[in-house]
Amino acid sequence: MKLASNLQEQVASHLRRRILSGQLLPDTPLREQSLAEEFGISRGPIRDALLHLTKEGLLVAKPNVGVKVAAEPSGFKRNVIVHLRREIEASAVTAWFGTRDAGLLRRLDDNLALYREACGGSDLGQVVELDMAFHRLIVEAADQGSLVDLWLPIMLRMFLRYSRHRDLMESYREHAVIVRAMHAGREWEALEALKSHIV
Amino acid sequence: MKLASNLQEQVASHLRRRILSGQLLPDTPLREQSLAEEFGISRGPIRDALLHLTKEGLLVAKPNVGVKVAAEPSGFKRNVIVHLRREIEASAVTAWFGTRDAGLLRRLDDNLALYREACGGSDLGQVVELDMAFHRLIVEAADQGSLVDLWLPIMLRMFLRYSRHRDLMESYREHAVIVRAMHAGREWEALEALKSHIV
DNA sequence: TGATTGTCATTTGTCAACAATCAAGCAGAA
DNA sequence: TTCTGCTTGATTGTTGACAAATGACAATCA
Repeated sequence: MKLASNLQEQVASHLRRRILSGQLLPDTPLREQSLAEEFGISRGPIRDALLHLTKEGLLVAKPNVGVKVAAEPSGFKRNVIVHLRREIEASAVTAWFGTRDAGLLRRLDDNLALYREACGGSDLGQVVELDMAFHRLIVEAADQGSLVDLWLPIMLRMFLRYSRHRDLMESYREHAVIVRAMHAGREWEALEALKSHIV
Repeated sequence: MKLASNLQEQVASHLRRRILSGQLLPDTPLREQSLAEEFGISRGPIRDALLHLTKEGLLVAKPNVGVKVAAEPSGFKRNVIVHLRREIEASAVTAWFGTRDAGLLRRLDDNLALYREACGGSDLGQVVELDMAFHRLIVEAADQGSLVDLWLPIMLRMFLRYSRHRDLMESYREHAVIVRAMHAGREWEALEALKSHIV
């Protein structure tokens, strides 16, 4: 899962996980030099990675000053984000019901099993990753995955406040309900379960 | 409008304009070295700019190979994009009607005047920029502009096929209808005009 | 013939040194 | 005291050289 040939991607995914799991709190500044020393590489790939994360909305940059971890979205913004995510993921599910490709169902089942396990454990980073992977699988299934790049920054901004007020097991059950409805071919039920899961 | 202290932003906005105005067609490859020579700078800032544009959805990158201009979104994707834009911009207009700040109306009036002028001329790049500026003003007005970074990549992907099938004067008139409804304080009318303008 | 391997030019990935910029703290004057 | 302007240390911005990966084409072997 973590194998990327180029350093910038490795650095980016490493930092992404640290931010989403709450290890790096909002407003924490990230300096190129110290990150370069920490990873034992030069500043070049670090710069690329920080630029990546900035465009994904996890960091905010000020020219000639540097980047820091982005603040949680305001209530207003978060409300818009919720609607956007629903729109994207609901479109993907609707598209899937046009084909009912079995491959997606298998992958979702696999994800559910891992997710349930991770909820019991204590590795929040792992939970976040599996939760995100679940929704990513759904989005990827539609239209050759063309929605992923649209969806990802929206999803990430929402997950900036993942750790707080979240019942992990409840989240698992909601995933399970969605998948069950898809197995049974009940489109309306799946869509409703998905929409009420995204809040 | 074009003054940015750092080179990467200058390069990025230059290339952005060339792509949106149709000078650079989809699938056109962009090489770091040739761009560096063209702009008379080194590859560093070029890299940063290309990374920027990639994350904005205007370019697509393949590791160790390079970037090329992104293809127009598929019909399915475009449909989703339309809904996302409507959601964001409608939220912004609704928020504005809560305050009815006069500053926005003045800026929109100014933009309309310039836009009308540009539609008569032949500089498509100018038209695109003013069209985008119009919608950006609306989005910026809500919630301290917090929606802009969410909105921009969505908007840009849509504008990848700007040049084709577009009646410029008709677009101007639709802008004018929206602003008129806002002046008159007719929220429902403004929202309907906005939604039907985004297609 | 057809598939495979080797070579080569092109292009991106990475690095370390240097330049430009900014924010903070201090000195001095009103 | 409070404000202005300077100095300074830290941090980002930029550069050119070198390393690694890729794709195309030619040479080789079954």
